Amino acid sequence: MDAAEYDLPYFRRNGFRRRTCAGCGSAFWTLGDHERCQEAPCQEYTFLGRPIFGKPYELRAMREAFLSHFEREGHTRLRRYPTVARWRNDVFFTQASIYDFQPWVTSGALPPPANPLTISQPVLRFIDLEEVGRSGRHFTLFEMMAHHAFNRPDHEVYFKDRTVELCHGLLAGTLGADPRGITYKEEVWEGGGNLGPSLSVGIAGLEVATLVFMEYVRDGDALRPMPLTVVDTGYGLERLTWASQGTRTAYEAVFGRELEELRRSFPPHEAAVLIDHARALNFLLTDGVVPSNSKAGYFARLLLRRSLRILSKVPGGPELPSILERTAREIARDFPEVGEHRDDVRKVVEAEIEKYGEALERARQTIRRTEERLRADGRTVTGDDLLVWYDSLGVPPEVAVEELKSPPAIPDDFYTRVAARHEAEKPTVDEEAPETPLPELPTTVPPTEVLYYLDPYTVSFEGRVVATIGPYVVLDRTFFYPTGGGQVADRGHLDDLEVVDVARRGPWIFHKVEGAAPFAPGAKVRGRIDPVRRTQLMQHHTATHLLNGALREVLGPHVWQTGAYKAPDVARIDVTHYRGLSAEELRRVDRTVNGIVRENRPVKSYFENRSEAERRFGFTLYQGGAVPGKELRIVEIEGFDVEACGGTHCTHTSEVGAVSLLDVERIQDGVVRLTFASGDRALELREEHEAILKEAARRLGVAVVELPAGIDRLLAEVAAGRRTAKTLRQGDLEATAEALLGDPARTETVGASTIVAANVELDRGGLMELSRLLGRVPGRVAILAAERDGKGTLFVGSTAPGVSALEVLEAAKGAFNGKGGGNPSAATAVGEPGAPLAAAVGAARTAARAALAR
RNA sequence: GGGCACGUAGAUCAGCGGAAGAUCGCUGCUUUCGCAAAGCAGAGGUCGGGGGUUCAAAUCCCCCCGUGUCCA
Repeated sequence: MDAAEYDLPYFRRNGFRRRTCAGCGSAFWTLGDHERCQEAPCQEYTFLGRPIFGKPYELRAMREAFLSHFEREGHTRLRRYPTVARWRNDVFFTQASIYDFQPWVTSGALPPPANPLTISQPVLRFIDLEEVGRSGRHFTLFEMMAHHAFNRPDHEVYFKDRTVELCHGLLAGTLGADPRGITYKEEVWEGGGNLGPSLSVGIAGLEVATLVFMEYVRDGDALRPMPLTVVDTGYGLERLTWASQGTRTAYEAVFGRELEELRRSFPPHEAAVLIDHARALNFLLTDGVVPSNSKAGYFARLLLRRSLRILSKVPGGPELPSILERTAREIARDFPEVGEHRDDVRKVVEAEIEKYGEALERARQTIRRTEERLRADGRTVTGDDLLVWYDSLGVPPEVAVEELKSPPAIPDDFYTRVAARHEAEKPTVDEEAPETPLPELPTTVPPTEVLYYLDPYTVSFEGRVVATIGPYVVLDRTFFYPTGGGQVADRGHLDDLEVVDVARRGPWIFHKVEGAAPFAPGAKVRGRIDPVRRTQLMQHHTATHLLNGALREVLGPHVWQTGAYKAPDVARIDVTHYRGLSAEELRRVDRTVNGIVRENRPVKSYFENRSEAERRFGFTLYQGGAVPGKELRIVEIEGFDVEACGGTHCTHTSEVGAVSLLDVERIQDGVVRLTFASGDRALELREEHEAILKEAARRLGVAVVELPAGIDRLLAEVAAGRRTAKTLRQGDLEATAEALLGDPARTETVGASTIVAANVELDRGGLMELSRLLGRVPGRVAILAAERDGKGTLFVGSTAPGVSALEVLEAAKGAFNGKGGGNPSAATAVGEPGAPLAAAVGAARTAARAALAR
């Protein structure tokens, strides 16, 4: 980056000088006379015991000092965004304050909610998890304090110069740091195809802020200026607080009394981990993350289990729910929503503790058994076993070692090796390509006016053709709903042509007809929408919102929709929840939903400015995931549920008719799926189900109410029948055995033993069973032959001392080119088709005789 | 989203190519005033589902389904 980028009038005006750091070699600006930039590792911490600001601040006071400083400087204070980035689908968590404004604001598509603005944004960083508690300065969740400005060519708010002035004013003015002790180090920031200069702000060895100026788009090697430039700053609230107090570690400054309390039971670094995780968890769980084994939920589980592991070292010590509750109370002073979710968070946590206990207990058993088995083989547990156990059972090596009688050493590079096990993983393969992508249209084609938003009941309209490409027709206006938001597309007609699909691309809605569309641009066409299908889709969509609201009411605010599907015949909703639904919970959901249906509440659909809607309803709006645009379409079921949604909806809840829950299943850890139907389809299904029940009852010859009992009886009969068949067969076989033993032509006695040889019509299982019966008395050799599909089977069983069935078989195999094997008491072989089975039997008899004679 | 482990009797699991097992629980009998317990006898399994390999599959291979776990 060109040095001129950093040569700011503010620096010049105020006597800053540009120096080169003797440590890292970077250029930096300062009023002082440092040889080095004031950041680690070039400069050691000098604030420990010697606070650098005018007075010590607690976390809350520092936050307030920061925000009010920027308010005085003309910024608008914003409330925090959720730590789970619901408005984006490229990341799980909010990792910086600028995430709040990506991508819509930073791309220029949406005006910022305020400009300039200041915010305290709790952000999550899982990369440094191992450092938390050890380094003295890392946190899983920290508050990124920020002031942002968004500049358009026609509206410049402020950029580099003013940013540095504001920053310096905060540190040296409001907070009272020695102005000479601050250094601004020149750096380059790059991300997401954009880049720009940045300044890293150091005091007393601590990097307290980064000032980023998003200015250019990378275009190969060239840089193009961005139409919208962005001031992206980030100040570490915890670091500022720490620097103001000068305590030994940041944890003492940030957590104060609560940390002290935990230190009575735990070593300092573990106490710090506990309280750090408790803070992160309170935000995560309040923002609706349900612990699970995948996606965002995994991180919540990770933090929970790490905490539980530490807590388990001190039996009878503090417990996780109470630690969480205490920290929640503290956080709630500034973020009241965290206090409001306390009960729900407790439930989620308790369910998770229970699951962890069960998983651990299972794992312990497996470990103990595995060791015993290995020991029986004269082997011992190795470090590799520890690795596999951690990976597949979730047992940390320290826990596994406790369980072992002769534990191996835990490999030093344990977690590196865990990572190595995952390196071979295949990269994600994308789903099969979507069916024929929609064609591109020139930008001269006017956007489709979307009419179904305004009136979902109109099913007949006139439009003008603006473009046709192959089977696709684009109109100037349409009431046809395109596939989207989990709702399938409308069907119907354009004039006499059937519309088989409707899809959206960019600002256009494409109607697909059979064959090439015969319309000329400019032609007027009449659109008619299949009204039955549309009505059913509306009912299913509104019912989905009703269910979502009801599930949240019954199960708690951690419930979020993770997916939904609305077709004419059936609809589904997937929501996050920490266990399956009980029959009772299901009943309550059913009653709640159908109650709201009967109350006939109004369902209002309208557009609202995004920022305003977020302010009024919060981020629970984004149940369907991220939605684009500066205006949100809001669907509000009065006093019950509000979501951002582009679907077609009923205008009153009673139009939904009735909601029938058809099925509930846990589709993965932390997600339950409800399948349901509403409106006429619900009635239709009910009739279908009734008919099925009646038919089943008729076939069973019982009344419908007696079906369950009838089925039980039937099952019992089947079981009895199976038992009878078994006994009968057993009886037959026993009779056969008796007959064979009494038949001198088929038996011969050698010493105390008897050889029985016979051809029987039995399958493999029968041969085995018969041989077993013949061998009930010791001293018998059974040689049985059966013929099936032209292939002969020879079975040899032996209970005679010194006679191996396997050896007898081996001796006979050659006679009919048989393949097979077995063990000394039983052996079978199957011969080639047409091979002489009788010869094989003869050979077996000879072999048996010889063996007995020995 | 990907990797790994696991699905066998009501429960917990063993068996990991050759004739389905153990322990607890259950039923009956013996003993006991009763309980606890002991002894004896017995019932209970399409070895998660479907394909394949093999003379032979709970066991090996593939695909599903389910459970758990690690990682992003």
